Amino acid sequence: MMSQQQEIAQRIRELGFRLTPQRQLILDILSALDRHATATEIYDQVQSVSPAVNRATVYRTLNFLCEIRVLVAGTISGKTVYEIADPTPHHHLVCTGCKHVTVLGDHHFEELAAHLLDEHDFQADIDHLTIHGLCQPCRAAASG
Amino acid sequence: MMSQQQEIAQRIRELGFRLTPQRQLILDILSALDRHATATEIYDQVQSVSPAVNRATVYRTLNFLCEIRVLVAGTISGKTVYEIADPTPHHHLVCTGCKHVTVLGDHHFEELAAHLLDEHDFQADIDHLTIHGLCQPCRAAASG
DNA sequence: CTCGTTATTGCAACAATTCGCAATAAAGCA
DNA sequence: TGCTTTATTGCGAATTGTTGCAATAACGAG
Repeated sequence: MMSQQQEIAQRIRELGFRLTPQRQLILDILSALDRHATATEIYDQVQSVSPAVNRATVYRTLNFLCEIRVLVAGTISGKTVYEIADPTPHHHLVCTGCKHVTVLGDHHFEELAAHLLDEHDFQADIDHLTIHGLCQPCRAAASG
Repeated sequence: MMSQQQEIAQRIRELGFRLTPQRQLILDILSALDRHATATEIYDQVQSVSPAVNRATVYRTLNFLCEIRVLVAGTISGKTVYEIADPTPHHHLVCTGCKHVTVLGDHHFEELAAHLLDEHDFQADIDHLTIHGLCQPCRAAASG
């Protein structure tokens, strides 16, 4: 049984890339946070531990890790946020009222993906969708 | 019969906001373009017509018009793009291979929205979703 | 363990986006 | 038409995100 960190390290190397201390640090931070964070939040944490790490490196690392799907990026109230990709696909319902984020399983979306493939020959990459809307309490507050 | 521009003007005023020349100009540009554009593209066009308009104004206007749903924002290959909100909801399939954008009707998503409301008490705001994936030609190229 | 290849970093300049604040001007009203 | 209110703009500066390039260091080979 491998830790998540070890699996990620292996994935990076298998793809022919290098596991640098900077990349490890950013993964550690995101792992410890255990929630989504903005680039700036991550950069600040990096700074507090290793002030030598450059801002550009943080941005490049975040983009890199998204490309190889170690991280996923989403948009919550206009800001780009990053988190470690969960091995089991899931989605986020973001309430535009209270900003609360609900995690949602995948089954609703499999149907949709199947439709898109059948009818449009499009292989949708629905791993981590972020859907905005209003949760029940906020809906009640808005109409009340 | 009102023009789209007139409807938008009315909407802005009904909500208690003001219709300024800057806002009109940006709406005119987006309307003439008739496709999505980045903030920079829009700013450049604004400059060529009215060099006095400030860059900050363009950004603020774009955000403002999104908030009142006159515009919709999406992300295409990492860049934020804006376009005038179509009165009939539709969605975009963006191919991560060739970057081609397919416009899609709403019916696949109504079902999904219904599920989310029934089972999660969440009123999903699925007006303009951007779904990434691979189109048929790119899929063939990738596996071939 | 040492060496070579080359992916990755730091740097510094640049581009994009946001913010506070005083000046301006839309919209309603007399 | 002129006055009042206050949403909106322009400006300058700070913050955030990107890019080219030379220096560095990860990792496989010997």
